[in-house]
Amino acid sequence: MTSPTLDSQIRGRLAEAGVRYTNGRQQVVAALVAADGPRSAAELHEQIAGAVPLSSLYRSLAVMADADVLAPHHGTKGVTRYELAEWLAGHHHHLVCVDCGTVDDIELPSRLEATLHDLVDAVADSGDFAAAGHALEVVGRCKACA
Amino acid sequence: MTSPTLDSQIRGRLAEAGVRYTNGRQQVVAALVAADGPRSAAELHEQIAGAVPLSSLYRSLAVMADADVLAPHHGTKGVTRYELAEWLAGHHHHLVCVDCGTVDDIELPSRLEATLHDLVDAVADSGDFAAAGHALEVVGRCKACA
DNA sequence: TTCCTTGCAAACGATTTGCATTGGA
DNA sequence: TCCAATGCAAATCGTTTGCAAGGAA
Repeated sequence: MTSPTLDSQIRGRLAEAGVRYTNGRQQVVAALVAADGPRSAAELHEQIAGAVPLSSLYRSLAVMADADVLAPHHGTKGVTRYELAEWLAGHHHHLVCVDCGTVDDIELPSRLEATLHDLVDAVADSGDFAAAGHALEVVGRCKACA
Repeated sequence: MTSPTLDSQIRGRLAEAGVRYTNGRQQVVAALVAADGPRSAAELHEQIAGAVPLSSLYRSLAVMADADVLAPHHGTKGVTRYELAEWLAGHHHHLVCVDCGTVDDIELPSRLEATLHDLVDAVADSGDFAAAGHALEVVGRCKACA
C-alpha cells in the first residue's frame, strides 16, 4: 500500500537515524498510510491483526517518532495517536469529534492556511515564545455522531 | 483569590447540577484561577499542598467538568489538564512548549480571533462536520526552554 | 434522614522496561 | 560479528472505583 517513493524516503530517514526499517515497522507505516487520521497503538495493533505485539509496537512508534518519521498526537483522553510526520504527509489539521473521539485529517485551502500562518506569526511576535508550528483542531460532531 | 462574583457563578452552576461547592473544590478552583494555564491533577495536588487527596481531586475535577465549570485539555502525553470553562475564563488559546510541556493561555486580538472564527466556519461548511468550536495550539519553545 | 462527598486501598488501562533471544547489514 | 530489534512478562504511571465513614441540607 505504501508507495515506493514514500517508502524509500522513510527508509532513508530511518537509516540516517541509525535504525532499521524492519518488516514489522513497514506494516505499521502501511497501516498509518491507509488511515485517514492519527491512530493509537491499540488501533494499529488491531489493524495489522496482531502481527506485531504491543510492546514492540510501542517501541517502534517511539523510535520512528524520534527519527521524525512519525508525529504523536494527543487529542483525546489517555491515548496517544501517531501519524506520518508533516514532511511526509503534508501540513494539515484535525477534526476532532467530541462524541466518539475520532480524529480526521483536513487540509485548509491555501489561502486560509496562509491567513492562519500570519495569525500565528503575529501572536508569536507579541510574546517571548518561539513559535515552531501550529495546530488547529476543529471540534464538533462527525457525520456519524451528528 | 477567587473573586466573589466568579465564586458565586460557579456555586450557582454547581447547584444547578445538583452538586456541592465544598471546601476542597473551592481550593481546587482557586488554584486553577491562580494558574495561567491548564493544570493536571498532580500539579493541583502539589499546588494545594496535598490538602485534597488525589482520588478526591480526580473526582472533583470530573464532577466540575460534567457541570461545565471546568474544561479538560489533552495537550501533552498521558496527562489531562483542566482549566476554567470558557464562559468563566473567556475564549482563549494555548501556547504549548515542545520541551517542557508547559501550557500557557493566550488571548488573540479580537480582529485575529474573528478571522480565525471565519476560517473555521469556512472549513466546517465544506464538509459533513458540525463544528462546535475550535482550539488553536501554538507550538514552540517557551522563554525558559529557548 | 437523605444524598453528596471524602479517603483509603485496590483495580485498571495505557505505556514502558528488563532480559534473554533473534535477525540483519 | 555486532548492534538493533523482538517477545514475553513484570513494572510503572495516570486515573478510576468499591466501600465504609463523614457532612451538609
